[in-house]
Amino acid sequence: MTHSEENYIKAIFHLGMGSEDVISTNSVAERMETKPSSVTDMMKKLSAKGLVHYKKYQGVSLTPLGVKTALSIIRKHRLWEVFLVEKLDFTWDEVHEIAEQLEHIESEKLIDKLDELLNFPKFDPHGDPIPGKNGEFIERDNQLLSQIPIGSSAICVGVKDSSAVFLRFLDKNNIALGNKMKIVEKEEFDNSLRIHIDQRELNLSQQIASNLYVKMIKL
Amino acid sequence: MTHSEENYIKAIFHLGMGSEDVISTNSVAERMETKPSSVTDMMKKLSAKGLVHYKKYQGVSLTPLGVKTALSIIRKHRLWEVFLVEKLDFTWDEVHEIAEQLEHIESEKLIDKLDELLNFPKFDPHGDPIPGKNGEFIERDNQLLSQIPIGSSAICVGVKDSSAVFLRFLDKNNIALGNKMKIVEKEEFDNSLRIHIDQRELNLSQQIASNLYVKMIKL
DNA sequence: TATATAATTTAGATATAACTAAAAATATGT
DNA sequence: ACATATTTTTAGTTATATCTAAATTATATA
Repeated sequence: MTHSEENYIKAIFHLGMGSEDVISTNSVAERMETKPSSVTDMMKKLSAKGLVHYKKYQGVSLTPLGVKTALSIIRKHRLWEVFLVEKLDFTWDEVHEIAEQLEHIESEKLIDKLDELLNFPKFDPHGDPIPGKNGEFIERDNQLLSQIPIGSSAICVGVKDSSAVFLRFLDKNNIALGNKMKIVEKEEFDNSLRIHIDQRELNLSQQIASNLYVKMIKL
Repeated sequence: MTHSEENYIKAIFHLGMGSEDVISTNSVAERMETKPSSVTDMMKKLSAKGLVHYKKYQGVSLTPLGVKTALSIIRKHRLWEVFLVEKLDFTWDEVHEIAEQLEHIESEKLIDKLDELLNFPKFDPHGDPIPGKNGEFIERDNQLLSQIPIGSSAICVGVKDSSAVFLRFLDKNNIALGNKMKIVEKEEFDNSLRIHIDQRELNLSQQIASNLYVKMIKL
């Protein structure tokens, strides 16, 4: 498989949120930053290889083989991200682009050894689950901070938006995965939240709160 | 730079043994396993980019910028090889092909951090020197075992041929970098050597002996 | 339901990196 | 020094991955 083919497979997987959902040509084009006509060409090729189901004007979906392929690429991407953070002291906002390159390295043994070196991590630095050799993975708690009732406590388990700007904002405010927080109050006017975290009071906009995955805890 | 361009630069560098020697189109084609006509095309491109000096029918040589580029790729290749052996327990005959892929990953920070993780190694698993950030490197002792006088002792510091077959042969015979050996006798008939290594007597053909770099030692 | 709008595909073009076959330049041998 | 052999280049072709512009199909609306 070429890098380009792998990137298309990954895009379709993410757009369908990991299922075999049907995805439109335009949405793939948008995500890949290419033109729809380029997508059409590629879909024909991927279809010929048995990685996607594709019928003209009807959109695409991954075949089981396509899903397996996507999971393998995502496994590589996320393991490399863990490596960069854990072994090379990169920050979580720096790893995506390098992992985008590293995910295309072909060697199953390399990935299995890396997995072992890192002690078989189940989540990447952004809290996203890392598929195992056979595609299995632990579902992350997918509740957003914005959906949690006032007064409850939660632990931060992931980010929905993993753009560098958002991640650096979190760093600046000392919000990291594993942090415990308590929702003190919700401002009716703009839906912002006042939370208690790390002995501090912090105000988070609705936009922030709806990009943080949390797991509710009892105190 | 594309992967292909990088591979050509590396090929020219190795054929010229690291200098700015003039290299023929055919020899590049042979090393790259492509046709001479493909080489001609690429030389025009590399020349336009200021990486090689190229005049029709006159062969190519690297410019100073070309040499710098080559050293940077070789630095990456060799650091990754050390990583694979030291951190992921690969054997020295397995690392070349994976490093061939990893050497094209673009991130200066990644390489510098890797260098640090590995404790700034000066030689790769085959005894080849690893250029530093600025292209500087320690010349390895380039005497071959076949050139050493009978009766002298030496330490194994590298391999000239780093093909998997040769490396596995050395493994089978417990010859590794760092091993001390003494040349007991040279057989006139076929120039094979009887050496004393690791409390054993071993017979090495002229071909083997002329692919092992050693450093002479006094006892 | 006819028509307009949006989405998608086709056709034809470009750039990269390879190839083959033929032409041109250089090198070699008698 | 000339003919031959070798090397190298040119010209034209192929495959990948992209693009633009035009044509086609689907959908949404009046």
